Amino acid sequence: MLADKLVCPVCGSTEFFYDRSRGELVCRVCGYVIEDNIIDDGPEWRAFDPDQRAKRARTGAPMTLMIHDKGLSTDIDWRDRDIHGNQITGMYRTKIRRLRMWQRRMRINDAAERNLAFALSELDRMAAQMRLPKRVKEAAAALYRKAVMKKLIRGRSIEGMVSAALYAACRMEGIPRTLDEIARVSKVSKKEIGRSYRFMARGLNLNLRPTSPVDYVDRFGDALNVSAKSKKLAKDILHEAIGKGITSGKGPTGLAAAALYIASLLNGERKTQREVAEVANVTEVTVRNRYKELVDKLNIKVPI
DNA sequence: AAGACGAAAGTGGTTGA
DNA sequence: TCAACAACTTTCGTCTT
Repeated sequence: MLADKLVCPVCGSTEFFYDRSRGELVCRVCGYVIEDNIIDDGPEWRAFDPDQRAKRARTGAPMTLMIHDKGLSTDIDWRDRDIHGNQITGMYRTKIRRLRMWQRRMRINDAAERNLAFALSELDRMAAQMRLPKRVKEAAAALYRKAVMKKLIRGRSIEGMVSAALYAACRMEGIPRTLDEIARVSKVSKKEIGRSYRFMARGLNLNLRPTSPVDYVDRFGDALNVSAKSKKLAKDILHEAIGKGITSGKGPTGLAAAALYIASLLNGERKTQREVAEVANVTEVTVRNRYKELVDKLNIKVPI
């Protein structure tokens, strides 16, 4: 396994565990996050014997996606004639008509199933690429199914709605990703995802609280390699700031970044504004502005 | 040479008439 | 639908270490 070969750069331990809730590989001894963003490029199925492998592997010549049923269905002609062009009559004609009706029904059913299958495979792909834990993926799938049942998908792109479901699910599970992060693995734009998300949130009555900057501290902190102590400190700073109401309207990522920056200074683990800004995907200027505000309003004395 | 700081102008999204 | 608006970005010059 992958995990055996790794050595923790902080404490030298070779013991790691996979933190499913965050989708990260974490050192058992010191909590260092060893690798972020490993892309899961394996199959999503498992095979226990060659027979199953043969059945489950789906590689091979592509089926055309242009025909809605991938060109695999049989067509029943609408004319009541046989292959010689002779008129079909009587009981046989009724039978043919009945067959035709059933076939039409099945195709409609198939179409719905196929949309769902496509949506879920897309969801799988994105979740794997972002290394999101299973429970997030499942929450997203549940949201998508609900949206289908409420007929919210019709008239919008499946991609957009899947991305929206994933975005919502991340927030619901307390490990928010930004729209930018979702857009990076999605086939649709950030704007479209945002629109779909609002539409879905309204349609399904999801009332999600605005994302708290605190939820970003662990992830950004790990990316920055700051101690657990600093992450805790950053969270405390944020809680105090939230309590004083100086965070409203401000971007949560910028706030989390600034709090981490301050914490790194206070604990002598100095990070540059640039580094912090980078992991939070904001500019130095934003980090600086938030940092100024926090330091001023909370009377924090930072070391020179 | 690199980081921190701040001013000024530009951008995209929300809000309220 | 439009304009005002706040947050954030981009850019750039200056100061500090």
